[in-house]
Amino acid sequence: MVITERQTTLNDVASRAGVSPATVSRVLNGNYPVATSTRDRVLEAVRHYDYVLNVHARALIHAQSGILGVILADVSDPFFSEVARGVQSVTAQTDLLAVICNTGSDPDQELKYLNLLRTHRADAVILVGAGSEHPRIQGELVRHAEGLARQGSLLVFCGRPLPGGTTAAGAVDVDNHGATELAMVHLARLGHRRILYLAGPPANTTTTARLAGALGAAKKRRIARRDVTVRAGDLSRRSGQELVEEALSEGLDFTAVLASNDLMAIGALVALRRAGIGVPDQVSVVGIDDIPIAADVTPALTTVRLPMEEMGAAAAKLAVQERMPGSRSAPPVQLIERESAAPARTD
Amino acid sequence: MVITERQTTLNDVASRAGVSPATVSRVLNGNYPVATSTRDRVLEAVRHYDYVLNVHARALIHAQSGILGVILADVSDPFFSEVARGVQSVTAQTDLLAVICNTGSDPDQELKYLNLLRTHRADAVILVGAGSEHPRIQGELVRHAEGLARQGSLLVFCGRPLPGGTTAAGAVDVDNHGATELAMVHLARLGHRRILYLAGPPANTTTTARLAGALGAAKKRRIARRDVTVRAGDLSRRSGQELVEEALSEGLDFTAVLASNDLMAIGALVALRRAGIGVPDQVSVVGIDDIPIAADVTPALTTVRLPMEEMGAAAAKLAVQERMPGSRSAPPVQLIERESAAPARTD
DNA sequence: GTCGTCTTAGAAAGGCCTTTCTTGAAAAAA
DNA sequence: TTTTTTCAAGAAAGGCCTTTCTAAGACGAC
Repeated sequence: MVITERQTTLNDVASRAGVSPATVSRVLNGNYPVATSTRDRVLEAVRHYDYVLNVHARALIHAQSGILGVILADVSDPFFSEVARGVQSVTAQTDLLAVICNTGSDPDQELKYLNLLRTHRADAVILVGAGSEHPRIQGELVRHAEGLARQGSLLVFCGRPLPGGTTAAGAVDVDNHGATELAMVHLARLGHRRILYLAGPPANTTTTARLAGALGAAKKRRIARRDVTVRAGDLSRRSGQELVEEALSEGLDFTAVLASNDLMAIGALVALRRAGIGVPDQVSVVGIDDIPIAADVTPALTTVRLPMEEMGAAAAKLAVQERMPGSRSAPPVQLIERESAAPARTD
Repeated sequence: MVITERQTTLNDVASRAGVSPATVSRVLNGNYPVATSTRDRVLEAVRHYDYVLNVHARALIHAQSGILGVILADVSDPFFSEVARGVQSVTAQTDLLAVICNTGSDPDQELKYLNLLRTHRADAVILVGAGSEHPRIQGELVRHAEGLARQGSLLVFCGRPLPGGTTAAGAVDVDNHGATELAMVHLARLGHRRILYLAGPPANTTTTARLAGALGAAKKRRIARRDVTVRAGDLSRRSGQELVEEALSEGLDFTAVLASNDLMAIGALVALRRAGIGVPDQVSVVGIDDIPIAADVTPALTTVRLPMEEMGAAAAKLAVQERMPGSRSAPPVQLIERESAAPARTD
């Protein structure tokens, strides 16, 4: 182990092994014949210095960095962490380094990360989950998609629609609209007519799609628009709880809560329990996502399963294997009936 | 928007603006006076090409990449995602890109990522949570810590002890030993004498520390060693459930379950509920960590709070601000009494 | 009008690796 | 033995940016 002032370089290794830098490079990359004796001397020198290659020098030549960017709202939200897991299940088999970036749902932070990743010549970038519908943001996204394409990388939209006019990006679709539709139909079948819908933040692609699904299904099932109350939260457990507490304190009349994600549904469960309202005897609760914990709360949450891990894996495959604009559909959403929804009381 | 075959470079921008590359660099870095009219022309050209700087070329000069590596077992485990959030709360205020790498608890994967990050000339790397106690692995860790130090970066051990003989690394301590001690003392005070302890995987720093804490406290409280049954799981919810199901089917006699993390404790709750055993009336359950969901399961989980987010933030600060070997202690652990533990039945 | 001082910009080297093009030597073929 | 082929290794350019050193011009001061 030799301590040098500057970094150990390939040249250092070369001179210790008594060969040219080219030879060291070839040993390390293994794409060119090198005599065994030479190789051994080189490897000895590599070990001696504990030499590690400098990706930056290499990236300068190949214009590739081995980085796969994953931009999402918050790793600590199980929805996103499941997707991230799906991504990593694919990248773990490659030399790619998956870089997970938390935006905290801030579209500007999203753009900042996109720029940063572009700066790092990321081989691909996956944008997970909801996005802003603001035209400025969408425009910037298109710009970045094109920029990425120009540097031979791919931007993949996972679980959000492609901004209008993008041809340079990939997409993994998930049926947000169908998910809430399924949930609402289920509730309607159980006889619920007065529904509290817990929506996500406004001007957000997923919020819009899920709300439209819920409202569309309600209409089909002849539930009057005024009988479904829509309240907007921020998709956190706490916000679900607060929204329901508010509704309760206002004396709002509802027999079911349809939350646009499981975290808020779990918050709703907490609020109802605290208020002494039985679930599902008095009020039914349905979520969306089917995050792992949904099965373990009490009562176990009835929800609509989104194929989170599969979405992540599909996006990663699109990003790293195909490297081509195109789209894939994740497996269909699926109603998971557990204990939190039951027939409406008929009193 | 001009589509070029090769990437747009600083030279392209320079010639469009009619200046030298040096000037463009100076405009972009803003660390040298440039006349306003020149700057404007340069910025116009930058916008025209949608030019983004190449980090690799820059990293070649500065030997820094702006990357902070975070190596952890699994982002979808709330413990780790909370720590990750803590890290990102610090990096979000900088130009640093936090890179989260999932090892799936595989020590070799951990080393692989460490090497990869070294290759990328990461400015710092944080190793989160339990590590292998295997001497080979520990030795490799020391080697990487020194390698990182030599390239001006820092390796930080967050929530795991420094391998013996490391001087080139940072550390954020967390009191694993004290956590289980607290939990066990609590159980003992409630009168429990026959305890099922759900441990983590063997040969793992955290498993060892937590087990020692639990056993030490049991001894102090005069609980016979043979009255605490230790079963090893993999820290997943599912494994907690299975371990308790097994114990139950074997007719093991216990009045309390002490799980070495909350996820396993939640699994235990599920198993007990399925077996029709009342918690906490018949059996008490205590966890460790205090992950967010712990408050929302039924019964709400009594647990020992580990300052996860603070640990992440402390590690990030050590890594990016101080850039010096040294250690910090996270805030102390704390017993959170909720509903899953009650006095032992005296029958 | 000349000299000195700022201010602003350019030239060129340097940072680390890969790869194409060459070359030298050894092995195989004639 | 001579010629051709094969194998292994080196020389050097190139990739993109930063920064030191140098210089041109503008402006004030004397």
